[in-house]
Amino acid sequence: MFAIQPTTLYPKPPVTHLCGCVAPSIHSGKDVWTRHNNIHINGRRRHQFNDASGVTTTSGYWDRNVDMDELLSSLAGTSNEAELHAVMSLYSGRQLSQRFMTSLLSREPDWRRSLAILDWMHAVASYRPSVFAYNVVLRNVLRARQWVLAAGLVDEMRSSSPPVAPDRFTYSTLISHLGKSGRLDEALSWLQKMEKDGVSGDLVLYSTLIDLSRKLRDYSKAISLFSRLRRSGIRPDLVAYNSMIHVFGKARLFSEARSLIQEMLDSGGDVRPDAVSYSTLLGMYAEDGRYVDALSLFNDMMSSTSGGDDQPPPHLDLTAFNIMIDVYGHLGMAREADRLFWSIQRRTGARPGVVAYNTMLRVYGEAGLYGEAIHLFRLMERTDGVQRNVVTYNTMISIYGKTLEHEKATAVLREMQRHGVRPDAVSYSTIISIWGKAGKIDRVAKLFQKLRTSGDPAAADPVLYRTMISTYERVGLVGHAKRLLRELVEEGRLLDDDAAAAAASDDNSGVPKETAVAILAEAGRVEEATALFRRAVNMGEVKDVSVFRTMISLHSRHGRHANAVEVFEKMREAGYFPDTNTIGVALNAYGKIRAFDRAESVYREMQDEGCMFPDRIHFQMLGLLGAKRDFEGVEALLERLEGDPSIDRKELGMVAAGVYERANRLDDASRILRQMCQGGNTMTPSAESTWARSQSSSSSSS
DNA sequence: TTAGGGTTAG
Repeated sequence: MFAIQPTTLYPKPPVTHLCGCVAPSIHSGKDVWTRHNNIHINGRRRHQFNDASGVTTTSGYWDRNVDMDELLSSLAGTSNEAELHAVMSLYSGRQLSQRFMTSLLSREPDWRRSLAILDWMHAVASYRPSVFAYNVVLRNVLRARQWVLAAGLVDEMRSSSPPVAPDRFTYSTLISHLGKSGRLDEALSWLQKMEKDGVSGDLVLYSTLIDLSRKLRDYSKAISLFSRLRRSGIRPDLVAYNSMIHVFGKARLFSEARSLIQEMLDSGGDVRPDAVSYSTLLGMYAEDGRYVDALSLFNDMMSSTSGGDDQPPPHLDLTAFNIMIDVYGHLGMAREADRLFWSIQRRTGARPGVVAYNTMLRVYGEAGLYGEAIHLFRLMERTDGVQRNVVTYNTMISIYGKTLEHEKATAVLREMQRHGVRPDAVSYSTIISIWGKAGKIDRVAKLFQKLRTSGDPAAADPVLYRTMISTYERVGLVGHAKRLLRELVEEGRLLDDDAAAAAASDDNSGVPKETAVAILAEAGRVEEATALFRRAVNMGEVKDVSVFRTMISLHSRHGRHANAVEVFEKMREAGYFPDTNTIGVALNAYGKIRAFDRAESVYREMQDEGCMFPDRIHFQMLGLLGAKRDFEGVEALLERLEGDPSIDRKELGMVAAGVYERANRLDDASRILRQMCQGGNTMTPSAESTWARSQSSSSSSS
């Protein structure tokens, strides 16, 4: 369906159409292609050339040499497909080699132009584009978020005869881009196609999927994938390890995370923890408030100064120091932070960057060392040549907030604008909260109104709204706060009716429905959030998976299980892939409304789509089958799960026994427990089941 | 020549 048909997709205009504007220059032996020497082939004199990367090429395939940079800039000057093809057709008589074309492709970042070059290779020069050529175009198309076109490209590769077999780069590129934009289900369906094509999932692909699950905050799936990777006999490399350190940290499995570093150290040398390994773990400790653990890890890092010289060890780098300045700050050890900051260059060999300055600034501010903060703020740009950014200014605004100098805070806001740094939602919410505390409510209202009418994207920020609402509430203007929420709903409605007009006039003042839903949900306005959410879904305006997630957990928290199920099914219809936590909440909701069959089909379908569940989802399904009193189903699932080596048998036995106990079938329960004892299971709990326990103890569901 | 990992501000 998406076969590239240049003649129909991009009709070529007459060349005269372009006269004088995009004529390519033809050089002989200049720039990219430098003349090397003369040789004879079949009795005819040819030139040999070295291209920029030193590859030797024989001429004669071109009647004259074409300067690739010139050609690229001619292409860059075109504005539509027709012009592109016209430029390319000027070269059509020139028999540019396949390699020249491929090289041209790899340097063209624009998706339309790279697609046109691919077409041109196909149709005009009759070259069969290589997998590499396709991969480069695919990358560009994906960067432009042209999902349908991307899928079409890969389908074309697979279906052309003979097929241009997509390789692991093709699939990794496709899957990682799809996943990054939250299209995990599409990503996983391509994973299945890949397996069908006999392209084996390799290390990079697994680590792409792991990191993707992490970005979607689905840590249990990432852990599942990691154990699947290990089961298939692939040894993780440094990047995969580091990704998993991040995942374990996010899942609050710190001993697992730390043991990965130990595993690398014990592995015999081929994979050694690097600066990223350590600073990932440091960062995870810091994020969870485990500052003492961070400190002890940092001491380990400092003491393992791997021998000799005055060279700093490679795992002590600027990022680690940045994190530790932050950690010292949180521990109230501003002096130590200060010492660390000023020792960065000596101990890491790197000059402190803007992040180090920003962090130090905040630490000074929190310690009440305002003089030092102001001094550093001046010093960084004037003396040390480190450009202030929006975080720098926001930190400084907040420091003046702490000193209750709202005029100075306002002055910093103006200063940043003068210096061409655009205030963002953080800047505004900081200044609003400062003005609010100073009683300058009229100023607050005026600024907020201005933001909303000017169409500043910062106006659509949920935290900014929350700040506004709590500012109004704090000074007793509860009516104003309520009005804000009401306007949010109404604005959502306005966007419905005037969507076309707003798009045309490019005036998108107002809050996207997604944001409005999130704000309403956060404010606990269940009815309004639900109504607005329904409209947003019907208009296809919900683009962010997290809104579905928010709504599902909102309903679940309020015991509205039918609504939770409704949202969950809409999410599936819209093609989004729920994370495993959401699946858990949904299965629970299905159980509450006794829709066991629907739960079962969700469970089955998601696995068919290639979803890896963590143990607790399987256990939940066992529980549902038990509640349905489908004991044949329980036994069948039990048998299947027993065959899965990644599932902890002991825990499975306990869960199954519990299911029978609750159904008052004590004979079956004791049978299971007996079988378990006979099995003599000595298995230690896996990371997955540890995670499952930590989740079930903190979750309110079931 | 094409795919994967770490830090700061409300």
